[in-house]
Amino acid sequence: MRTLDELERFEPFHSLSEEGRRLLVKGLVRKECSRGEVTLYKGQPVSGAYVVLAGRLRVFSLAPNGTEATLYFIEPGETCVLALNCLFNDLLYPAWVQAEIGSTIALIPGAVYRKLFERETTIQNLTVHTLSTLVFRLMSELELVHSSHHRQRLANFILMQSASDGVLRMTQQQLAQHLGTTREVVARLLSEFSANGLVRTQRGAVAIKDLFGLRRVVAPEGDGSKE
Amino acid sequence: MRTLDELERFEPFHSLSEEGRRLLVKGLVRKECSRGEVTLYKGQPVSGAYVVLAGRLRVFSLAPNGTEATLYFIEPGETCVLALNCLFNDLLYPAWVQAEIGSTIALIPGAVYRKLFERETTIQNLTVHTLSTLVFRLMSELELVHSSHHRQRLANFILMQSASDGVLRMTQQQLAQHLGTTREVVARLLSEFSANGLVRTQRGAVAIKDLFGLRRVVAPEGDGSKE
DNA sequence: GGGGCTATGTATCTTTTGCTACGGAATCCT
DNA sequence: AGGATTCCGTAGCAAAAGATACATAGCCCC
Repeated sequence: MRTLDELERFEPFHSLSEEGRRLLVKGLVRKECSRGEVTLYKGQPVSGAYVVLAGRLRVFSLAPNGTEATLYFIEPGETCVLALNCLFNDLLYPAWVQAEIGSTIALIPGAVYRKLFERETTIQNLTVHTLSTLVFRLMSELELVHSSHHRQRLANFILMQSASDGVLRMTQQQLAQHLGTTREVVARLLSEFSANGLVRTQRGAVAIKDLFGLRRVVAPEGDGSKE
Repeated sequence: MRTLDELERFEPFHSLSEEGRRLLVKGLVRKECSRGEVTLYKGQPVSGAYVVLAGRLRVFSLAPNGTEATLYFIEPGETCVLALNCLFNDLLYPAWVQAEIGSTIALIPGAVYRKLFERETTIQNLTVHTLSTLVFRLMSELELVHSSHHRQRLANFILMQSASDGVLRMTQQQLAQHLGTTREVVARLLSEFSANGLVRTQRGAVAIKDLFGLRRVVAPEGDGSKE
């Protein structure tokens, strides 16, 4: 079964017991998502654990007024913890998930995952670790949102998400969605950055020109952190 | 040992195996915190799992500019998940914890907790459940922050946190800290609410006068949620 | 009952956002 | 090439939020 092979390329599923493996084979479902497809809706009951095999998923919240805000991304090898979360607490899924690019997902049905969790140490660790990581991401995000203006958050986002060549390939519209604001604000800030020689904007991308300058925008002079 | 007795009043620790119990007895530490005392600092290495026996802890983030923002509270019987989190990932504690009122805490050393986690199903479930709950709280909080103005968040906070008599006993300064803003903004909004007959303000407290009116502030007319 | 302290009610000014609108540039498709 | 589409830059206005300042009211304690 191909899906299982792909799944086993990732650490935790590599070292399952024979029994666990058999359990897994039975229930595994493969799912293909095309670019832009919405995979999970808010309020949808969750049927299992999602492991991304290829592509990239974006988890975002959607406010009544239509503003989106990206909570985080799920890269290949990672599992959608929110789904896990719901699984263990019988909750409805609390956000939206969209495939950023064409993606392949392995779906492990809830019952199977629970059994695996009971028996396999590696799955226990995976679960706790994944949840913890999410908690951490959310905490930092929350702290960022509380403590900084869009200017700082944008600078930070560019720094964190740009590719190794210092270019962030996203439209301003997308940037705005990630920050939970509007395109105009992003454009205004970017042109300000640009005027200060921090970045260069192109169609569909932003290139970092002054790394340390951008850093200074994120954390102005020395960052006290101590009262 | 008194601390153990108190700890066992709470569900998950009630149904430990004999072996687990013995393990627990050995390492358990009791900690008393007086009102306002800061229990955990950001960046502090975490030595174990914290279970609140009595009182109430407040977990908050502190921005470089001095703005606080409450992330959530920990009530008796709950454990500080962030600490758990750090425990399993060897991370530094990512926020501050302060005792809101005099509080008693049971500290289970990291090594002991890890062993318990390996062996006791109830502890596994507790851990996952606690983490999940936290994820959920953080998600909702994040969504709130993104989607609403201080006016709505304040109204919501009053509704959620007020006692059963409809009175929220907090100073405006504290309210401001919880929302991550300043006292003046809170005062301005409260006086607006007050002018509209939604609440009555007293020294150190806010009383709800018009429940449904306040609700309407939180979610203006019917809340679409569907595009 | 009065001093000292803390909390509240306002007022003003500035900065930041959100919203609407429009013109021009880059890209895609046929 | 040429037309449609998508994306970017900019401007201007209104609402919201932050900062500073000061007067007043309630509370505790002596």
